[in-house]
Amino acid sequence: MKEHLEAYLGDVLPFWKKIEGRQRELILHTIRENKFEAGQIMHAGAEECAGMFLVVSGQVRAFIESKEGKEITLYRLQERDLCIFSASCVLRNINFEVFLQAEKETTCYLIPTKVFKELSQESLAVSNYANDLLASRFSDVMWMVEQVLFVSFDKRLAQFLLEQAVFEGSDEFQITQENIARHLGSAREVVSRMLNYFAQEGYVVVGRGKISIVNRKALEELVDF
Amino acid sequence: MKEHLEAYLGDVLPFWKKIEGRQRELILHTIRENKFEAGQIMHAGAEECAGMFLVVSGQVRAFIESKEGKEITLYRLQERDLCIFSASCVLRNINFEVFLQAEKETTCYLIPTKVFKELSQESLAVSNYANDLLASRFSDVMWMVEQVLFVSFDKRLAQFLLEQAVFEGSDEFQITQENIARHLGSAREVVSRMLNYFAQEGYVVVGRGKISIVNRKALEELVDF
DNA sequence: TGAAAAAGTGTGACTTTGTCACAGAAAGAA
DNA sequence: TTCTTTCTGTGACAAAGTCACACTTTTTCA
Repeated sequence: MKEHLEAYLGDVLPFWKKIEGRQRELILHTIRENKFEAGQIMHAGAEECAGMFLVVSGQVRAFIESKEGKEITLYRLQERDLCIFSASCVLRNINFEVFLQAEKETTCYLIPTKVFKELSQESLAVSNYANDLLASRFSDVMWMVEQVLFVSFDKRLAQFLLEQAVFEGSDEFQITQENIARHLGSAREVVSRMLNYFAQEGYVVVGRGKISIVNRKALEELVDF
Repeated sequence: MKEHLEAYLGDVLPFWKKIEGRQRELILHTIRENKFEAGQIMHAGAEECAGMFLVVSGQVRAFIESKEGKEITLYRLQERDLCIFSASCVLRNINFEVFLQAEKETTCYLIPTKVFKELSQESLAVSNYANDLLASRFSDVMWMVEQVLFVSFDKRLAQFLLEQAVFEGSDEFQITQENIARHLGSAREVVSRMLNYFAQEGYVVVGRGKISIVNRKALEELVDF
């Protein structure tokens, strides 16, 4: 069991071979498995950070929220992804609130904040990797910013539907219009109207809580143009 | 002269005392002074990175640009600030284009990309500091994102005018409505209309290429509410 | 110096997107 | 079944961005 875990971490954490034996032991002894149901909030911005989540299986979205409850998805995490923001107390200078929500049933390993903090202050390899992670999420967020600021809503919705089909592994999937709006930082009514337009044009078929893409090519062209 | 530079760097770079003598020498020998006029583009996203700018005096804005030429300011840098993105080639995983523009006449020191890259891979202190810098800019950008997504335009404009007054050191300052729009990611016409509304309410007096805040309190209340 | 060009601003009409209020349909619970 | 909750549709309106064009002030330079 422990050998199995060690092999997995060695595979997933690029710094594994570059840290000392006692540091590896520290991780192995303090890491904990966590399971979350679909929809469950894993980390809410304000609360003290749980630590560093490593997604073993499932899917997670990171999002921000306004006072009025409006949301927008920053990026999504999958197998083998690490979430640096659940450990944001490790980083000085971070003063914004990120929320994490399991989108499907999700299993994570959790490295305690304290352990990760120590490691990144002791090990150059870990610090460099934290840098890479941070830069990678920064890139994700900048992509989202560019979408929101510079791309019209029809393109963004088409893009989202295509992406969702990839995540779900099928061109027909379950999702409510309310949830689509939450991802895109828009309003349900706006999603409703645009989906009905897409349906009218024969791009999709909409049902209660589900969507089927029936003209993938048209959606792709809409995105590209 | 060199002693002067060394003292300055020791004061400004938190990792200075934690790196080796030969590393300090490397920086001292490769660092170059650069001057930019107001309005000059210091770094354009696409081009190869110049290196790491350290702002000695003046003011710099970091912004992104759409294909159509629409801009929005991500954050602004002042004396003693370091710009990690002009050295973005140091970071893997960064694939978005940041532009840097001198807002006033600006003097910088430039640490070559190669030197900074080497240091951050050799020195834990430098790597940790790069982390802090990245997290700090990430925070700045998230603040901007929250403003754009969750705050109405009148509040954002009021906020910008108050901030600008601080930067300029006076409640009367020179700026075109076109430039305000560029900062806020909006359109000149929208700025024009809102400024005229502010003027009508007695918050500001607008002239060609200049603005005077005459009711600071009203603007502050608008922002806070 | 005077005419042309460039830079900055104002405005109305229109489009897109978000908000609000409400209605109705589908699914689930008792 | 009946009641409740969840999900979606729609019209009226508000906020912000786009487009076209006009007008003024400043700068350029012949």
